[in-house]
Amino acid sequence: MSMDAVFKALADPTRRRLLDRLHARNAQTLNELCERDDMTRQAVTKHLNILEAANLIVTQKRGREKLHYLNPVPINGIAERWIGKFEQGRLRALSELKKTLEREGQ
Amino acid sequence: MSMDAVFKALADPTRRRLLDRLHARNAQTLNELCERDDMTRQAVTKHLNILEAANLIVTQKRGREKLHYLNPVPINGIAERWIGKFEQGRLRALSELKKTLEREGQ
DNA sequence: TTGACAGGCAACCATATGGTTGCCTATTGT
DNA sequence: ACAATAGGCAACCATATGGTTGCCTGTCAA
Repeated sequence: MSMDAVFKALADPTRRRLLDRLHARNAQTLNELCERDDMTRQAVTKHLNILEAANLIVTQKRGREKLHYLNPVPINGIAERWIGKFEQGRLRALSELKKTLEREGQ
Repeated sequence: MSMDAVFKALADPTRRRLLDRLHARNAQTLNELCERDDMTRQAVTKHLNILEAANLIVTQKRGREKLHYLNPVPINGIAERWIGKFEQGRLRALSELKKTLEREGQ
């Protein structure tokens, strides 16, 4: 559950699209997730493995199919443990930045 | 201000550390940001350029020095426009996931 | 004014990454 | 039974990435 794995997983637009699709409809199979993607099934598998390693999705075997579920917990962790830290002082930092730049700009 | 650039910039732990350091103390020069890092100055420059391209930092030349400022806006944008979407249904999705897995598990 | 200091720029290098093709296994439905 | 379907695994390839070294430019201070 390393935070680095989550950030790395989120860095790729294809993987974010996969998360978006699972967010729109959960419990999709690999082949379903391949549709309307001009990639090979194997490429999608690799992305899904990375997402699973980052704990962003969870899978469940169902006969010969493999169902994929979105796991929102690590994203929540990022928002709380890392982004929140920067958001906190957002307005204060912004006005401070503006003031500083104006002052230094003279 | 592409979201992809922000995610890619955040993917590297060195760059996140740089943001952390600017968060701890704003307006640092390149050389200050190089201290206590076993990297060359040029490597740090590359990281800072990537952060600046993603609009995560803003710079200001001051004589022969270049000051770096943290810009929290894009992180806020991510939190609001992307992470929020997943956080919203967090608890609902979690319980739903648990139920589904229990049901399917039989 | 000139040496030291802060930083920029470019070439280069090793490895990581995202994709492919080819083939194998397991489950399903007729 | 067996063809079709769902997916796994491994080798391979091109490019992206993160780092280095070497050298150049601009600013400051003695």
